[in-house]
Amino acid sequence: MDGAQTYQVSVNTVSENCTSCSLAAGCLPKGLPWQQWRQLDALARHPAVFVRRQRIYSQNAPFYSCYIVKSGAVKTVYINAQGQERVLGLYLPGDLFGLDGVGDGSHTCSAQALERSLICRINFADLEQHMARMPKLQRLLLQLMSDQLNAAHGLICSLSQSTAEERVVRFILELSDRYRQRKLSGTEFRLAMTKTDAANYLGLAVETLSRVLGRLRNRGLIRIQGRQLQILNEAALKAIADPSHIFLDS
Amino acid sequence: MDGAQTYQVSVNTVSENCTSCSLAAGCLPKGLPWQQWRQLDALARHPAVFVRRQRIYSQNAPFYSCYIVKSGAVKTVYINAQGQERVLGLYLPGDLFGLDGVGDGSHTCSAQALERSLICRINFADLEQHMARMPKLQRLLLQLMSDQLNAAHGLICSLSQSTAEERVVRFILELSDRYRQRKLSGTEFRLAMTKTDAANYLGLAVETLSRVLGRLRNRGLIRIQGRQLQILNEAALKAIADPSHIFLDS
DNA sequence: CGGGCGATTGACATTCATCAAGTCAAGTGG
DNA sequence: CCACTTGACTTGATGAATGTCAATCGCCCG
Repeated sequence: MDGAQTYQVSVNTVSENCTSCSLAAGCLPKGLPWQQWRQLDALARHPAVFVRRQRIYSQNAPFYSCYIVKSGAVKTVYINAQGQERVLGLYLPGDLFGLDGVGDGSHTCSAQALERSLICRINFADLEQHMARMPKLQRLLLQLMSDQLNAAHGLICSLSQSTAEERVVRFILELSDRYRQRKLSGTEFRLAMTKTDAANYLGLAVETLSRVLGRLRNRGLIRIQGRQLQILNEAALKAIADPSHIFLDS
Repeated sequence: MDGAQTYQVSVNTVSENCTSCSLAAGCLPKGLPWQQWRQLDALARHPAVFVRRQRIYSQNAPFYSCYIVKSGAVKTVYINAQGQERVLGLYLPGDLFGLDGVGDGSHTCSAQALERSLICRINFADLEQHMARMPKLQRLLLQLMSDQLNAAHGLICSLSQSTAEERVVRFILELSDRYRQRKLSGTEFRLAMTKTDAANYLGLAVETLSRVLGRLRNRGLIRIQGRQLQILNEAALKAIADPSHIFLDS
């Protein structure tokens, strides 16, 4: 038990079925023929509310379902034998998570809400049955897992070949992209995680993250107060993220 | 072309179709009902020979197929904009690789044979069709991707929270396990990669790897000459790999 | 025999983690 | 409403782990 109560109340800003959900276009039904959305509705449970820090599932728990973020944000963390936490993923509205458990039938990491969030739960056995009948859904799932694998590989490359600054800048640009994909501002947004979590995700000490952000601010590349971030010079950031880039004209 | 000929004479144990392949039990058909193996035979192309350093597929190439190692060994590498190489995976007989391309339809990394290897190619479109008809195969593929994702996450944790020594030891133990799973000796085996590649995979400089291995040898935990490795004190290695482990009885 | 890659070893440099203090904001309880 | 606590963040000083550079060796392969 951790002190987060368990309100499970659905909210009328976000609809309870895929056919009328404003997120559907960027969510699981993405790319599916419209008629098949109705079938998905049978799958998805009413979205449930999770408060900040509340667990959605726990490491080592048996795997029955995967989840989709409707609103808010979620992190996945792995806790090793020494009790150290390692942040593995950040999920924003429309993102599916929880498939880490398919491998051996139990979750390999925990998922926690970073703020008040609405989460759809999808029973995996049901999902599998639908997959067999809907080739596009089958493909979608594989693509999704492949994307996550590629993201992990990107992080691996960053961790072993990049400086703290490069990692931080790439993180900022990645967030920017993801917000843009969601039709939100890509130049001004709020970090969903605490800086401690963000540093952990990047394999850095909080202090290092703090210093790097300070430096970026002093150079006039970003503005940052608290978790509110604004990108002032995107080109310069991109140049840092990809050091091989040379400005032929500018 | 590079001269690489390493006759791995094993051959007649490896056959051209799944039903008679000695690897089948630990390969893709794993867990499928025997009758369905024949259907897989329709999928898999005759295994092809690749020599050391030969590419199996290239980064950015369009994705049509995935592959299975029948004999030998394969590495996948990502080459960044600066031309630096990063080793992402090591694949041994029975392992499937190449699904990195499902995401956006093109491979995100290259695959290279580490020694003379036999590789089965499987057309992905065909595989997908069979998946729809064979629920177990569908599940298997998802599990496989999940496993790879979990492996990547393990590496991420190691890279950001572990010392060079811990990483190296875990790598050795992981190899040991994988060889054991293949019914080979888990205490004495040959590193499939050069030490340069292994160091790269572990996010270390070759020099560091060399020094760490030297230290492990001096402490009598392993014997190593060239790529031939022998584990002398597995318990001690495990204690290093998982520092929280305390010997209650021994 | 010669060339080159892979590996080892030593000396040195540097990034980043760690430790320590202190600020700030937001609760929380009396 | 004020003292107290707590968590998130910042800033500075220091040190350690590991990368980088350089020299050398052995060995495989042409």
